[in-house]
Amino acid sequence: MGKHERQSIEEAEKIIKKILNSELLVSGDKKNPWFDHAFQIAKQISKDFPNISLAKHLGNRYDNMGDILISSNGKNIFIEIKMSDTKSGVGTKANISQNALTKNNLFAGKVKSWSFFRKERGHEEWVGDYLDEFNRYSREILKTSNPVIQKEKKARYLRDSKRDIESKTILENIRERDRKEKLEYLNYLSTKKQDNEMIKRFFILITLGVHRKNALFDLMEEKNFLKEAQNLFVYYANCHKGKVFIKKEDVGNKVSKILSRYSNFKIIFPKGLTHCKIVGIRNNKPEPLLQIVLHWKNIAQGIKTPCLNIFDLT
DNA sequence: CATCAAGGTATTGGTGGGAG
DNA sequence: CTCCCACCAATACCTTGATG
Repeated sequence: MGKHERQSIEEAEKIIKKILNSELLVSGDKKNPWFDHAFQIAKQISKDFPNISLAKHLGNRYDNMGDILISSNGKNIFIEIKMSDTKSGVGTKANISQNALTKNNLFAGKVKSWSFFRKERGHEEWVGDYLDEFNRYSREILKTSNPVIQKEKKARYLRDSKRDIESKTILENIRERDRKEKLEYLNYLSTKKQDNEMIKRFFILITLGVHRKNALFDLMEEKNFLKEAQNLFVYYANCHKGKVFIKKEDVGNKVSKILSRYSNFKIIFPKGLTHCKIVGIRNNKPEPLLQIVLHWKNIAQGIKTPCLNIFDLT
């Protein structure tokens, strides 16, 4: 899985759980690349929350926020873990589904989704045409029957033939045209009427770590999801000059502060950039909160997995 | 060297459509 | 009509590169 293995991160979360429960560690645990981070986080957690009676690893579940649940002094505390071996990396706040902007009623009335917008513009077709400007694909690629898989193989081939200037140019052209398409879409969105209340809710939910399509959609309608935030903490472990240091964030606190700070919330569309921003209005001036980037994952831009990359600007 | 836009890998899980 | 499984969208983790 590349350099930063999700699996080892997940294992590291379990190591934290074990330490909090005073369970015995096995030799594999100590070999985990994130062991140091995990150990330091566990240490900090037990300092912050005395008398932990039980720690549970939550894994990826719909019904809860956070990676680890601890019971401390009779209270349930949810803990989210972020580990990075750079000095300041906090990872991406979230990758959410490509059409989340329009599927959650952030805009009033009928608004086209990003995927629909692309379909209207024949995205798949024009990408195919660009890819076929190259005519030396292997027989194996050309006889791939599934058109989507064939497209991906072609793109991967072009990406991996590093020295070939023609390959590079094709992918570059796709990226450029796709970028224009993104900008057109954002420009389209910018003309639509916004629902400020829904934007506010969306922002809070993302901040709370609710990212999954369905959970997000359901909670957007739910009245008092705010209480969910009260006991959520994020622990960041970063590395600087070989030393791990820990930062703790009180999410409930953060959300309450933000809510009292801003009179209104809206989405702005910076000119010429492939993202939009959720901003809070304070003294009639917008302050950036979240950046929502139209983005493609896997292989190259325009090719495989459209998504929204979200960054925390607070 | 900080910032931030843009880029990445791998796995999970919902689902459409063919097999039985 | 149900079941299964290939697909692929969705999701969870992050890093790199350009810029001033």
